[in-house]
Amino acid sequence: MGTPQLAQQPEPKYWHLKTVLSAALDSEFSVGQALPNERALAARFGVARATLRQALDQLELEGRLQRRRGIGTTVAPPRVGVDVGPGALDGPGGPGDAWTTTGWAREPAPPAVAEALGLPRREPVEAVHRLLTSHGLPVATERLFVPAALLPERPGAAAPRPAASGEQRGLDLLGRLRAQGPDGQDRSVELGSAGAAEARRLDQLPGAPVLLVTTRYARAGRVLAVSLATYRADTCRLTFGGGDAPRAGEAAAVSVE
Amino acid sequence: MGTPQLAQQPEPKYWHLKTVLSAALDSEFSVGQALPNERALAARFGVARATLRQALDQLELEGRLQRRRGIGTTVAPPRVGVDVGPGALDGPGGPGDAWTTTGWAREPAPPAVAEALGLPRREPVEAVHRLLTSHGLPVATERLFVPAALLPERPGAAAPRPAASGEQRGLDLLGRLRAQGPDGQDRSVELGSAGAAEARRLDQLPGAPVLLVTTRYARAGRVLAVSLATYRADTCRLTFGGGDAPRAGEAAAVSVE
DNA sequence: AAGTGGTCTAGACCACCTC
DNA sequence: AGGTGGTCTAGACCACTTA
Repeated sequence: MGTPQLAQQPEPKYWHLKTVLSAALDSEFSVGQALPNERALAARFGVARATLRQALDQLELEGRLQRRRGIGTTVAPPRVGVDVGPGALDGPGGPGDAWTTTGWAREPAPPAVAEALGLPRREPVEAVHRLLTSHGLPVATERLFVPAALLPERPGAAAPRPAASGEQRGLDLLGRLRAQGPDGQDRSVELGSAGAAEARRLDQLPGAPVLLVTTRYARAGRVLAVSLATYRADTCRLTFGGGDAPRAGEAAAVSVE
Repeated sequence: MGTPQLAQQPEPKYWHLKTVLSAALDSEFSVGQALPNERALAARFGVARATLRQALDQLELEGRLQRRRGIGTTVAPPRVGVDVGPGALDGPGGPGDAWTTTGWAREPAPPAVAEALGLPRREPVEAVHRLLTSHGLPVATERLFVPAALLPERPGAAAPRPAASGEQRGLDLLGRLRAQGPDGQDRSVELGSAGAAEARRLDQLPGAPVLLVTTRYARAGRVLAVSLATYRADTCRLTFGGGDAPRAGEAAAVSVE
C-alpha cells in the first residue's frame, strides 16, 4: 500500500469559521446589513463565544465587518481610498481639501521627531493638530510638529494675538510652513495601535489598529517640520501618486491567499 | 461641596498591563532578550493568562515583541525600513536589489487585478512570484500579474524553452516588462491578514497582520501589470521617496498617544 | 519529557445603546 | 429592562521546540 496521506493537522476552528463567514458575507449579506449577535452565531456554529470572536476579530481587521458596542455587528463598506500624495499640507486656506485644523499646543516632541528636527529629545515644540474626515466620518488625525523658530513670520500676515484660539495659531503656523515651500518629503508607513486620545478623536476603541504615516518636510536639506498622522486601518486605504489607484478587490486581495 | 470627580471608569486590565510592560521593555530589557513565559507573567500580575495575552497581542502588533511557539517571547528589534519607492521592479538583473524571483504560474487574476488589466474576472494570467528578504529574513512576497499578451518578446533575448523553470519564465517576463519602461505607477497600502500560503513564505502564522501594497504599472495610460505585495507588518516599516525616511521612534510613536 | 506559545471552553460581569 | 459587544476568569488540551 502506498504512503498514507500525511495526517493533515486540523485547521483551527476560528480559521475555518472565518472562511465560512467570509463566504457568507460575499453571497448572502449586503453592505450595512446586521449580523446575528455573537451569542447566536456561536451557538449556530457550535463553538464558544470566544472562538467566534477570534474569527470576527480577523474579519474586522480586514475591514469586512464593523462592530459597535451596544449596537451590533454590520457588514462594512469597502475601504475608502485616502490620498497621501504630495499634497499633504492641504487644508482650509490651502489647495484642495478636507483636513481641518482643530488646535494647537506646545508639547514635547517624540524621540523620532526631535531627532529629525535636530532638537533635544522631549523638547517642547509647536504642534498643529488636524483631523481628516471623509463623508463626514473621521479617518485620520495628525500632529504636525513645526518649530516656530524655524519659520519666519509672514510679512503680509498679521501675527495671531496672544489671545488667539488654538485654531488660529495652528493656521498661522501652517501658513508660515506653506510659505516656505518645502521642496522635499520623506514618508513612511507602519502599523500601530491607537492610543486613548487618538481613539477618541477617530471614534474607535483604544488599541484599534491604525496606519502610522510619518512625513518629513524639508527645504534645501533642512527639515522644517515632521508630521505624525494616524489613519484608521479598518476604514482606510492609503493611496500614493494619483487619486485613482487600484482597489484591492473584495475578499480575494484583502485576505491574501 | 463641589461637584465630585466624575467616577472615572476603570481602565481595562489588559490596557494597564500593556502600559506597564511597555515601560519595562524600555527600561529593563534589551533587544533579543527573552521575557518570562506567559504563565509566569500572568501569575506575577495576578491576572488570567488570556488577559495577559491580550496585552502581549497588542505589543506584538506594535512590533515590540516577537513570539514563537515552542520557543518563547523576546524583545523585537526596531522595524526594518523597506523602500517601496519608484524602484519596485528591481531584482536580480535589475538595478539595486534584493527581490528574488521564486517562480511563475498561470493563475486566475483576483477581481481587482482583472479589472485594472481590463480582463474578464478570474481570467488566468501570468504571475511572477517574488520574495524580498532583509538581513536573511523574508519580509515580503509579491505576485506580479503581467499578461504576456501585453508584452512583446525581446528581440535580442532567447525566449525560455518550454521546459524552462518557473524562475526562468518569471525572469523573462520581468525583463520584458522592464524593457517596456513603465512610465506611471499607482500605489496603495492597506492592512490585511496573511493567508496560509503567504504565512508559510513569510515564516509566520496564518492570520498575521500584513501591509498590502498594490501597484499598477502603466505606460502611456495603458496598464501593463499589477503587483500585489504582502509585507510583514510586525517587522516592516514601508518608506517612500528616499531611502532615509524618518524612523517612528520607540514606544512613543508606534503606540500613538 | 518538559517547556513554550496557540487554541478552546463555559461561564461571568461590565459598558453602552435603544426601547 | 433588555440587548449588544467588550472584558475577564480558571481551567484544558494541542502543536511545536529543545534537550
